[in-house]
Amino acid sequence: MAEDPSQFFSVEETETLGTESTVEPLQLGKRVKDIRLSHNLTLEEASKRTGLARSTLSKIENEQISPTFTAVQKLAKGLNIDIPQLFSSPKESRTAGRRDITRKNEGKPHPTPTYEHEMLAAQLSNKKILPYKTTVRARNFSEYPSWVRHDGEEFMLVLKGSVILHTEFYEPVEMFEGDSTYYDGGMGHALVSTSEEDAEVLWVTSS
Amino acid sequence: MAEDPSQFFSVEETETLGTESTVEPLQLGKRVKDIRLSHNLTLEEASKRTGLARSTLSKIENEQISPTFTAVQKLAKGLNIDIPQLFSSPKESRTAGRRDITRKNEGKPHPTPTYEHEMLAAQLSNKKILPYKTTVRARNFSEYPSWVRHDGEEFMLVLKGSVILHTEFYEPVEMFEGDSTYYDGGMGHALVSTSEEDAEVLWVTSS
DNA sequence: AACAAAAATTTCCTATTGGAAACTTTTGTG
DNA sequence: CACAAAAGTTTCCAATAGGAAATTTTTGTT
Repeated sequence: MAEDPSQFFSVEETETLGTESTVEPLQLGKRVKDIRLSHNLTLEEASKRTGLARSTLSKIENEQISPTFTAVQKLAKGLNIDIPQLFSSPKESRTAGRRDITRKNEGKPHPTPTYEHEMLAAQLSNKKILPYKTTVRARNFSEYPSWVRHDGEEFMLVLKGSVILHTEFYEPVEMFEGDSTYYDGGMGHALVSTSEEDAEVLWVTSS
Repeated sequence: MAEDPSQFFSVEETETLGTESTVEPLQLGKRVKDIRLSHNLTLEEASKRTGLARSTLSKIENEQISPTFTAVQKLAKGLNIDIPQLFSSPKESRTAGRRDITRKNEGKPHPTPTYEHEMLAAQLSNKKILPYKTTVRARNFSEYPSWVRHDGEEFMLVLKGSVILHTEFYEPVEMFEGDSTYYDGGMGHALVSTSEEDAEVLWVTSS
């Protein structure tokens, strides 16, 4: 959309970085071992699946060597794990063990010319899912300067009224209460209200 | 929840795996180079930041060597990129450039004893966000055998009726139409309808 | 507890990575 | 377009990863 919630809120902090490379632990070996064991595989079996030697696997698990990227790829493929997941931080999500309830109309407001965004679960940071309840004021596609593309994926559900969904590469579609859509955030997109009153939608973007 | 959508649908295909590891391209070198250039760094500067030799960086960028994991860590730290992102697949999300619209009550149904799940955007696989419209039939927490913990995070919005949200570590809370919640999927959780009719919620889980 | 079988680790060797310096290419300035 | 400076690549060697087989440890059975 020309105005996407995630464009307006600086919701998630960015990681700070030192200029010198003290490489953190990130127990790759331990993780690999846990995964292998959780699949109930012996080194021998894991070796067959990954194409890496038993000895190599053992050394990786015991952190005796730093596997090459090629080895990591084989590992990931053979044990059916995806690499991002394999490395994704033990600086785990701040949501761990938490819950946040947002009562109706009590989200964190953020108005823009064409939308009235209300961020839900605003107490929690570093969320994997960013939920907004949004009121669509625009009545005309021309009110949008140009649409924006951004990373991630989006889901939208019409809560009240009706809208026209404009998306790059596709024909505009009218959507009514209860209809929903899912699309690549990388495609330009925008919403226009077609109902008497302003339309309301739930907008969810992946981080 | 005792019954989580993601527990019941085998929604996303699991990657098939050959027993032999023909490792896919994944242009790591190109990516690294793009990132370096986007920061307007010369190899010399990147070398200083990462602690890797100019020559090593060059070879990595030109895919002449497969860096060790240690090297990758230094790279990531020095250039301020996070490793998951660095690797996240150019076998990119099947959502790329796509859009899927689900009309009201036309999701892919999946009934269970206590919930009536309807998966939205079921055409798209490998989604980062998994949206369900769910009818809550349970009237009593005792209908749940035991609650389940799983990876990822969840968002829930009450669409119709009212429910009690049970979550481990927290007191149960009654939620009404328009209320929403966000929580760690790793906490046990379950929903009970408290309205005359079955309650309806939108459930969204991160993949 | 003693033994055999299975699993994991270590050794030893080859292949590949990583770094210093030489070399080549590109950029930009008169 | 010649030249110098900067950027990038290649070479050569030392350090480390990866694989086959030997060795050790663990597991399970009597």
